[in-house]
Amino acid sequence: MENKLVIYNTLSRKKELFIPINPPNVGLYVCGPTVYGETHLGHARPAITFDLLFRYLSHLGYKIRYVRNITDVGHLENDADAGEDKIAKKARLEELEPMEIVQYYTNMYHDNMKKLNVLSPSIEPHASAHIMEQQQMVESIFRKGYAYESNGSVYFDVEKYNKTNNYGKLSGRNIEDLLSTTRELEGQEEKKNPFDFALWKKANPEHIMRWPSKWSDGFPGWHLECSVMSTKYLGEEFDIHGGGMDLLFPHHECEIAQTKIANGKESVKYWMHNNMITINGKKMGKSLGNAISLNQFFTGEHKLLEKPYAPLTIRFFILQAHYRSTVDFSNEALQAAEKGLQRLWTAFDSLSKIKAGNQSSVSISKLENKCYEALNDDLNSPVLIAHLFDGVKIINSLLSGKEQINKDDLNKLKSIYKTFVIDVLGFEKSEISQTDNKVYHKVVDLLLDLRMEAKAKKDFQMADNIRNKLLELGFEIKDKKDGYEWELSD
RNA sequence: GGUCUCGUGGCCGAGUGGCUAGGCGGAGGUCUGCAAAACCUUAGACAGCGGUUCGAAUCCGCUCGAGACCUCCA
Repeated sequence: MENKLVIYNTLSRKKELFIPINPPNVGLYVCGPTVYGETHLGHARPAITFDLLFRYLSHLGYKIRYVRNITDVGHLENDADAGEDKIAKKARLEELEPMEIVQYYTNMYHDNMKKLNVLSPSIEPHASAHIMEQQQMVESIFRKGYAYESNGSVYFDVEKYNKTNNYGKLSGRNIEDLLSTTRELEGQEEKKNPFDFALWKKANPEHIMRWPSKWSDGFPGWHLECSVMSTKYLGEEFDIHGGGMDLLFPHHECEIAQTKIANGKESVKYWMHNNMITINGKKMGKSLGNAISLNQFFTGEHKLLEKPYAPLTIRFFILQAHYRSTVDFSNEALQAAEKGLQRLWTAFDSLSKIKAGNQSSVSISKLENKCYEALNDDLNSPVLIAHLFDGVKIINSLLSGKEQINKDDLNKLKSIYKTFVIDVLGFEKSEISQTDNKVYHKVVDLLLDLRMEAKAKKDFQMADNIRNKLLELGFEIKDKKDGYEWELSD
């Protein structure tokens, strides 16, 4: 299991060689969605980033347990909604059961992820199903003297923790700065210090999502679920914890602190954070009101979208940027991604038409090495894709006979494209639209056969007539040397 | 205000001391009844000003600009 995979560890702010704690096993935990709203483009970023990691580690031969949670409790609102659970709020507005909302948006998330060809994690735990374990962790922290109760809520004593530990080491903060920069929020008077965070929160009377506990009827603190569920499913020490950069502080910082106290040791070896997707240079986010949902991308029904975009176009668009860079949404960029992916696919299909000769005038192993080097360098998918485009040039040269390739090299070339394009990058073309209705396909073929006959008879009026009518209906007709290809465009 | 990140050609986006990134778009061409598609070739860049260096887009300083976190967030 030798590899040279290097990943950027937020904790050290450096790229580090990836060495699993218990090879060949790898424990991976990623912060999943809060299921109280439509899945939007921002959710696709971590899902796709860590899908790439999951796929690549699998390809390298690791046995991965990938845990990605569903957040369906907790997460306080601020301002007027302080103390109210987000999900409960939405539920009351729409007069639905909270779990109905959870189910609805979880289903949507799953559906969208499947379309993006994001593999399911090994375990997808719900926070609401781990209330008991969360209470146990609160109790454990309490017993160790790092928590205090106040008015039915339990808070983590950051100041005490910081005496023997470094609170802020992940996000590069220190407690003095935090004192002067924490905003005034409701409920702060319950805390010893404004930077203390809730482990258990007493629920207001109108709060629907609540569980009994020795402290109060309430719900677990904002950050507890990830500590609890990662420990439960991956153990007290595991390899990689991922999530969006916006979760770095306070979420992951708090997670480190409470886990350290509860378990007595550091749990995460490598912290990985994906950057944000921006729109007009600003972060796309639900709370900012500028998020475009994935369903809107797929249907094109949004005022900022010029057309619908296929799920794999979105995937390609995201993977064409490095995960630690921001990526800026625009129609132009998305359409460029669409064309680029098409070029890659065309070449991929052409592979089957290449005939092997006795010798090779192209270096395939060089290409292969470059591909691995790119991924090994902190999952540099844009560079990998660039190399694959270099390979497209090679494929086309082979196709036109400008270059030659022997049998072994040809097999290697095919295997490279299968490995990287399909297995690792996950650009597997959906065959649904091609196979769902065979009769209708035959009808279109029939029409185009008639057109070919017309062309043969130089009846171009008839030929063009058929083509134009089909174009009007939304078909894309591509004439080939001996025949045609067609597809129903979006 | 505090902490941090970034500024690359028309657009997106890699690189990070000397060696072509790549994609889209543009221009030119091949193919074709025409068109589309496909393919080939090609021009074009490192925010500004100083400094270090034989050499800087890459290191340092300053200026300008943009953004993130500090509050739920992917």
